Amino acid sequence: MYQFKKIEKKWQEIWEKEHSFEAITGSEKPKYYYLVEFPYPSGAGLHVGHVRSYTALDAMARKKRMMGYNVLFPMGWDAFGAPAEQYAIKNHIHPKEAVKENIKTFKHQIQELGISFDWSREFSTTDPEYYKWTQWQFLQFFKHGMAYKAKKNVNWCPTCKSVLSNEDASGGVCERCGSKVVQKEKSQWVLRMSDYAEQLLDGLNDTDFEERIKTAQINWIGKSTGAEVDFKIAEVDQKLTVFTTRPDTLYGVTFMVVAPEHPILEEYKDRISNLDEVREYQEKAKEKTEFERTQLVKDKTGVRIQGLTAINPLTNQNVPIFISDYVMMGYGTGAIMAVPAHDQRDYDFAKKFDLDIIPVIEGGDTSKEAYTGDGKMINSPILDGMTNKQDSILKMIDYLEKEGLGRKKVNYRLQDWIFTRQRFWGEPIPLVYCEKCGWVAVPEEDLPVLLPDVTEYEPTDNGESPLAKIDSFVNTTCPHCGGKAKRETDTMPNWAGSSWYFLRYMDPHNEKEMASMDALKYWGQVDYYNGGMEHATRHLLYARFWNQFLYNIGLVPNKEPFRVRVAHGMILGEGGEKMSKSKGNVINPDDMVNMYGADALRCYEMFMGDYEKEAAWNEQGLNGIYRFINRVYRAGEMINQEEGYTKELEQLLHKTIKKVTEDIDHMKFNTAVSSLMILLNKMEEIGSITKQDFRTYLLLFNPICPHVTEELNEMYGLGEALWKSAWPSYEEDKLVEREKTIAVQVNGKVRATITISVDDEEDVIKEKALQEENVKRYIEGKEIVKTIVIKGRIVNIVVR
RNA sequence: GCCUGAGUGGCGGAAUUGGUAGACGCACAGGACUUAAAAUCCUGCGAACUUCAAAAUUCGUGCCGGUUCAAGUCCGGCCUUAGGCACCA
Repeated sequence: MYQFKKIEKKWQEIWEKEHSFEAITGSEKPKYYYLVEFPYPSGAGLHVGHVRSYTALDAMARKKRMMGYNVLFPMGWDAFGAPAEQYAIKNHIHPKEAVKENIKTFKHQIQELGISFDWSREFSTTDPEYYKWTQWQFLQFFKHGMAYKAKKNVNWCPTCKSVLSNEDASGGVCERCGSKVVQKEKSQWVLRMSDYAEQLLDGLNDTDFEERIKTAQINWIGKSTGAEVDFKIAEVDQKLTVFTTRPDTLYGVTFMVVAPEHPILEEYKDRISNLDEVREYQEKAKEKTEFERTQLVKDKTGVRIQGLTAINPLTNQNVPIFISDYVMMGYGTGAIMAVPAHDQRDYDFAKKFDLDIIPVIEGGDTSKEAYTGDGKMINSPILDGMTNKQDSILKMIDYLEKEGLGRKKVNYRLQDWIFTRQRFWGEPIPLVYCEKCGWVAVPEEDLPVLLPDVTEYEPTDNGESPLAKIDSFVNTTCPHCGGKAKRETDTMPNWAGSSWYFLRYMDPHNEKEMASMDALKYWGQVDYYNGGMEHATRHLLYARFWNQFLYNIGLVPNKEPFRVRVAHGMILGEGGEKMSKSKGNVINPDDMVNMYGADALRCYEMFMGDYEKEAAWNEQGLNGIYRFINRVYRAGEMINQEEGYTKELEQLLHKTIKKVTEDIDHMKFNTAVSSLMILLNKMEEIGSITKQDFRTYLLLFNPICPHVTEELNEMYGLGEALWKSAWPSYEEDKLVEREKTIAVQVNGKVRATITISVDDEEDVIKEKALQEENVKRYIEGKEIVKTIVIKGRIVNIVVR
């Protein structure tokens, strides 16, 4: 059994002392930027899931360095946010103290794993030197009209007592605590992310993200193409505009529906004869949570608005207007034209309220259900007889535009980013409110706006940030007129700091700028970015938006910040369930490092399965890897005095170099490890190896198992330290097997195997095949129709 | 409902992209070493069916069909499952 504790500590100290993994900005070497999502340093400490992704990227980074690249592989801390705050509230210490402690623990745990992070670039989002620039960038949004204060219905979590963004309130529940989110009207700072919908969608074409990640983003942005159509209102001089993806069905409109919050109701309340009924419905709708409104209500409800009637712009016929909560104010125009013959929801509503159903597309039986398929247009003068849906839509839009009745319109599900939180532990928003001048930016030289040292961090019930209670923080002077002013007391969401941290790594100690243009240009895009699937629609979208904005105002050189984005699979507990404290199946990486060593833990996590898929923990598997590493350790005893590669091993060595080289690049770590196992099996079978055999073996294994390989290299005096050495190369012509065993099939079934030489011609191979006893048995008395010989692969004899 | 993936032994998973399915590892079984255990080493290990044995045969990659000399891999249609979106007009 090898002394992994001693060995691992020794090499970690050497790497630290020699600054082995520090990236050099401006180096002549080609650059490569690997990034893993920086962790939230929670009190629970490192998770085995962290180990998986850190090791994976570490292996890639170590290999890339050995291949001569100037590799940037940084690490930092995403430390603003509620957990640290809650911990602080409970234990009556300042969150920054709690964060300091947690970072210490995390860093220690990561260092014990021997991950080759460039620690010289470390920072935390909570460092004033860092959040100064987060604030500064917020001010760029503000100054470019990209941040606005709006009173709007926001997602409010009654448990966390804070506003949530749409991304944080997905499915109508609070991302953090799982409480039902309620709608609350509040004044909030909002970033105009929806302006970037098209750019965010389009930019995906310039990236190399995994398909599932692209899909998640595309779905979240939710582009749909259609038209806006203006319906006149008969009683007043006002139009009701709707968004539809099916303008081709305009002749089938028999009623309209507006959302309960639609402004038209307030505007013309005097004309609505059944206002009480309408009001009552509006109140009921408000009480329902978003969740109930979208998930539970299958039965349609609604109220006809008496006193307002719309006019179909094509037929000039009157159509009634309803309010119903199946129409959302937040999407489109908050009003729809209803075509019950060809839309299921409209159909359900029409049936319930006994409204006309006019089919405009042939097919189906519209007395039974809405027909949503394609067919010939009917009852539609300008479209009658057309059969192609796309053509009908285009023709209708064309007509509407010509007649001034509507226009082509693209709609997005993506909404603006609600950017304020009523929390203590976040970046203060660097704005002050002056009665005379309105909202004014804090001058750049006064940044950062520091979080005050106080003793109370509790969120308040009235939805105000705890900072609002601190007079010394709130009261200030207006930078513009010098009069009395009050600071904004809301803070930023913790997605703010993570929206640009990858830029700061390029120039982390810059006191004058967020990062210098030289450094930004040198490092360019993040070449390879790894993170969890849970961030595919939040962090990843925010960071892309943020970077695209910075690009548009000339602060960064690349429009897309990340080239490749991959997501690791989750590590599940031994039973295949998600690890959780309550299930008691949490594996602590420290325990594993103590029992088996960091090298074994790393190697096991690389071997346990497909990197992108989830994998269940299995300690026996880890023990198996531990045995394997011990065998590698003992392999040194087989070293002989011969020079070069052992003849018998040469081909397999070249093959393994190729395999490991390619597999690490493609994140197929499991097969990389297995090919090293195969090579070791062969070495043991031969029982004797050269120094060069072993040196190559150690070089190949080093990215995954850095400590023990480095130790063995030194112990047997095989050469320069591995981390300073070049990655081994293979020769194509050494890969060719001179002798090979191939299968012989008769009518597609394997009947024998033959050993052939690379030089054998087709007829020689054929002859060999025909001589096999078992082959003879199957072709005897039959006619050979065809013989297929694929050189070096297979022989197939077709008989009849 | 729409959009992505994925289904292979007892288990985790391989398969040069159409060419011997099950590499490698775990588990299990038998053996060696040991007073014994651990550790280590050797052998076997998809199913069925023959056989004293060796060897062979048949079936087998979610299901049904197709293309091909040849299909885990390609095509068509389903089923299951994971993730994303969803009264989104």
